[in-house]
Order: sequence, then structure tokens, then C-alpha cells
Amino acid sequence: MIKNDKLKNDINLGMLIGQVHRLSTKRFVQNSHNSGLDISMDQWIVLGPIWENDGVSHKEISEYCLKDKTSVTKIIDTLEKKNLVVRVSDQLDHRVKRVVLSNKGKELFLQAIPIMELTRDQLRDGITEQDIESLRSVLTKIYNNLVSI
Amino acid sequence: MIKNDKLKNDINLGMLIGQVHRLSTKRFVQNSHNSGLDISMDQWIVLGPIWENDGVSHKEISEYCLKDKTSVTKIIDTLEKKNLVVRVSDQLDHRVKRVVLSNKGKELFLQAIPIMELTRDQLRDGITEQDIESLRSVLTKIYNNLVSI
DNA sequence: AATTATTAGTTGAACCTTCAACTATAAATT
DNA sequence: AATTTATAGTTGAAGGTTCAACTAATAATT
Repeated sequence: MIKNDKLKNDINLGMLIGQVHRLSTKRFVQNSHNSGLDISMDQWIVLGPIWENDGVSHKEISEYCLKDKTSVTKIIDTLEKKNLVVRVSDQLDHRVKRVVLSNKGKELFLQAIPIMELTRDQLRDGITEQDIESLRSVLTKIYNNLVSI
Repeated sequence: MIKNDKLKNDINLGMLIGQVHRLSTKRFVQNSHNSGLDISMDQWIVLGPIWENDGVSHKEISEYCLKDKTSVTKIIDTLEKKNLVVRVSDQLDHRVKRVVLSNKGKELFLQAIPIMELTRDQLRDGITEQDIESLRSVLTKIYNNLVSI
């Protein structure tokens, strides 16, 4: 009944993006689990900027990870519950919370790096670097269309 | 501290896919809301195959939408709660639930089509058809890498 | 025919996302 | 200095996702 084939293609493209997103995170979690690690994709993503810049604020994490502040709050809640990070109030600006890695957090991050690399290789199997760059380029264009307004 | 630039790029690519996915669904919901419609991206996606093939089963919806059966169950729960669809047990195979659109559901779907088209145009602004086809092609390759196993 | 295995769908728990409303603090205005 | 405005982060509710465990019904084996 959908006469508009373009519309159908759009639906499919949207579903494809969603499915690739879901399957990638699922694969990462499965690979982690197979190596005895307990970490989700989003926890890994949020740990990244903390690893690179210990004491980074929620706002900075939010900008770096392209995640909503509420999501960041809740992911850090879980990370803190798992004793991987600690929140510390900024001395000068008491609104700001700085997030610091625990030793357990550092250890987990190091162990997760090869899992990430494995997952990347599985995703990219048989796909050229040009394809990846093209993917990044088009996604960036769409991203820019979406963030401006 | 991440010496491996490739790793960092992968993280960013993953975050980009996630963010494009989140922003697209968000934009669709905003556009719907601005037109007085109450429908989420996932509800729209699930309504699609029901619209095209009234009485489609959960399993078929699941395959078409590339969604987990649990997700389908819960999205149809909400659709049913909103009186947009009705579940009917299959006469021959009593395990199968067939999903049928209500008049309200048909009406909503028709009203949502232009919203989808608007959202598509916003996403694709300034992006060539070649770019979109290239995006679809690379995503399909990644998808195939992820489903096989 | 009786047992076993498979399939379709559901449930509950844990996590992530968005929204709207909220607290607390800092910055800007008057 | 006092009021207003803006910023950083939190909370609660509703929806979506995954997993594992479950029910109910069909299909396959013995």
C-alpha cells in the first residue's frame, strides 16, 4: 500500500542504522562477556574521556561522547556503583562534578581495549578503509544536518 | 594516553552512528509532536509492516523491522494500549499472534507519512543520492558482518 | 501414541534514552 | 547588594533494548 518507494527506502535506511547500532553494541558486550569482562558499550564510551583526561566533568564527557547529560549522569551512576569511577566536586565551581578512575576502572579499561579492537575487526571484515571514510563522511553530514536546529 | 589513533577513530565512529541514530529518532518525534501527533520512531517502524500487510505476525514484524522479539512484544503493548492495533490469535497455529490496525491506527499512520518525509528531507539536506547509496552499501556490509555468526 | 524438541510470544530485571521539572551554585543585571 | 538569569547536575516517569527464564502450542522422534 506504500506507493512511495522512496519512503520505503527511507524506512529501511533508518532501520538499518538502528540495527547496525544495536548489533555493534551487542557484539561488543558479547565479546567482553566471552573474555570475562562486565562492561557495556555505553560504559566503555563514557570511560574513554575519563581515561584520557582524569577528572573530566560531566559536561565535558557529555560533549565528547555526544550523549545527553541525563544519560551521562545515569551511566556514571552505574560506573560508580561498580566502583570503576568516583565523583569529586570541583573546588572552585561547586556545580561541577569531576569524574576520576579507580584502579579497578583503569584495569578494566586496559582489558577492554583489545575487546574493542576485536569488535572493530569483526565489524570491518572485508570493508576497505575508503568505505569506512565514506561512511564517516556521510554520517557526519547527516549529523551536521541534525545538530543545527 | 590512547596511543592508538585507529582505536580513537573507531570509538568516534561508533559514537557517530549512535548519535545519528538518536538524533534521527529524536527529530522524527519532535516533528510529529509539532504536528500534534503522538508517535515514537519505533512505533512508526513497527506500524509499517502492519500497514502493508494487515494481520502480520510478531515474528514477521520482527524480521522486517530488524528488531528483537522482546522489543516487538513491548512496542505492540504500547501500540495496543494506545488503541492503534489489536492482537488476534491465529486460528490454525495458536502460538501465532496476528496484529491488525484499528481505524485510529490507520489514521495515525497516514498522518505520519508526511512527517517521515519531512524528517527525511531534513536529514538529507545537501546530501547526494550517491552519498545515501554509499551509506546504505557500507552499512549493509557491516550488518552482514554482524549477523553472520 | 508418548516423549522430546522446536517455535511463538511473554515476563521481569537491568540498563540506556528522552523529557520535564527540580536543586544548587555561579554569573549578570539592575 | 539584591534580583534575575544561566549553568551543572539530579530525579522520576515512560519508552526501548537485551538477557534469561518462562508458558503454550506445534512438529519431530522414538
